[in-house]
Amino acid sequence: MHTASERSVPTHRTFTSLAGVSGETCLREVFGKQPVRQLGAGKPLFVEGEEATHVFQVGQGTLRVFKIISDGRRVITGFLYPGDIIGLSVGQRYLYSAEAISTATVREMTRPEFDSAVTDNPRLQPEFFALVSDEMAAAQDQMVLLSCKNAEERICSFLLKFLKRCSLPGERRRQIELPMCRQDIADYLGLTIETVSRTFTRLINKGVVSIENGALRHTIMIERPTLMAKLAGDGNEVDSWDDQSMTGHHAGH
Amino acid sequence: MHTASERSVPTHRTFTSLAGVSGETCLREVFGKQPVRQLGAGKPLFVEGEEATHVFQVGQGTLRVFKIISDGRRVITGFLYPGDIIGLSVGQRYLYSAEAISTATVREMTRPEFDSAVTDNPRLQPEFFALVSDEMAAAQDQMVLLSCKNAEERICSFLLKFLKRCSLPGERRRQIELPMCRQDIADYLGLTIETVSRTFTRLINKGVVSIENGALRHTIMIERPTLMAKLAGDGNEVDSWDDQSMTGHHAGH
DNA sequence: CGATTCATTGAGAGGCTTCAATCAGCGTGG
DNA sequence: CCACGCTGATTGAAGCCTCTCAATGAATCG
Repeated sequence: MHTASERSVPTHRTFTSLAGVSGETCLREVFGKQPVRQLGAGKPLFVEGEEATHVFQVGQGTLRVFKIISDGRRVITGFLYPGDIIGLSVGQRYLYSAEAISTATVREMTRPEFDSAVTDNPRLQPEFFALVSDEMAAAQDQMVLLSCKNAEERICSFLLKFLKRCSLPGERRRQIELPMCRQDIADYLGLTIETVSRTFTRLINKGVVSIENGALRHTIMIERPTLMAKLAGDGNEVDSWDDQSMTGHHAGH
Repeated sequence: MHTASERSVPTHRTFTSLAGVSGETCLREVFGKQPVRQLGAGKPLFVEGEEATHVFQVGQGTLRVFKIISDGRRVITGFLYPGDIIGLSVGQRYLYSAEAISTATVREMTRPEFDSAVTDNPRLQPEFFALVSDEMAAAQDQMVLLSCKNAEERICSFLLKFLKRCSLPGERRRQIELPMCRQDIADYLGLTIETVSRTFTRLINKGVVSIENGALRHTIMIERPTLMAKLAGDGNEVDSWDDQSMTGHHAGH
């Protein structure tokens, strides 16, 4: 399981381009010898408001990052995949909770250790900044999504982002294995679970995706990537896939 | 005009608590001797995608930070007030556009200058991190707002945040002078201008706020702060104002 | 005083949510 | 092995909130 996650371990973020340098000049590597913690499915890594003692790097699995608001609802602000670093957000306390979706492993490091690792090694700083900057950019994209996009655009954007994340550069995957359940997707996209489900159905009927019937229907096949990119509504920031070459069995819209 | 902005110049952010130290240990002060640029109302400071050459600090006035999405709509991701620093987001290019709402002044500094100022002076680093962290926290709050809140909650949250921003610690302002127009508020809160207007009207009818009829109706009087905090739906993170002591001329809901 | 700009109000439509029922896998125990 | 129950996903119907389109109102400026 989690083919996607496993593949994405080595390289899937801009800052890894800095990893060419030798030694401990890569932020990821400072976690190399840190103790590993196992997390069962659904188990919390830390909880919003707790004292922020550690910084973590995801080893295997996927985590969800979320806040619980006053009426009990949950807002997922992001997902964490292998290699991702979490707990950076400075300040005394964690700004959000993080928990494993499926079984996961993380390497942990105390905050002071991490801080001095970064400040001591000036070559790590640009990478650190890039990390924070990426997080900020992601947050802004999410604001755009939540401000303007309808359900279909949200789902397509989400799938597309996931697809990019677990594709190696140049590779064109068609199939993705979503580690998270529909409720997670709903809480991430600011929709209800029913709307997520209905939107998937609509996308299937349009021939944009197909969903493998096994398990919990977490295996998604992107049948028409270009069309999906169009439906995501991000303008033309998409390197157009080959779409027409597909065995198109779509039911028209 | 812009009473609110003027008042908020000296202290209105958490990190200013670090400003007690002497010399150039305050991030704001590194801008002290930088050249000042004047910006007419509506004029851009920089545009999304431009090469990010400078970092800025707002002197007077208010700026809006926004993205234009593919269909031409605008998403405002935040507002900048006197003292705020902008352009931090690392990377080659600006992630968003920034322009003056009303006439504004900014001090500018080249990126390399700023970077070395921060890296050279270790005492500035925690403040710099706090700044970024604040920005991140604000982005997450915004995601919660856009994910879950209805129009009334959004407007109340917005007004409350603005109220806090331009209140000195301990002070309890009741009147705020919004520098931005309804369209700005709409684009910030993920609503249409009509919904913003209708929601204001509803809040007036409930006796929560009153709006001075002059000018462009940018002067808002918070009549029942506690009720407004309740309507903002942020749970009980509000230090309850005195509400009942007011001359309550509300029309019932 | 008309023209312009921004804000407000109204009516109708549409998309998403809510509540509820059904479906599909999968594990368990008889 | 199959019935049962459990969990998560899908589907349906109705209602509400917000958007869209359009008109009106209020204030400023030439």
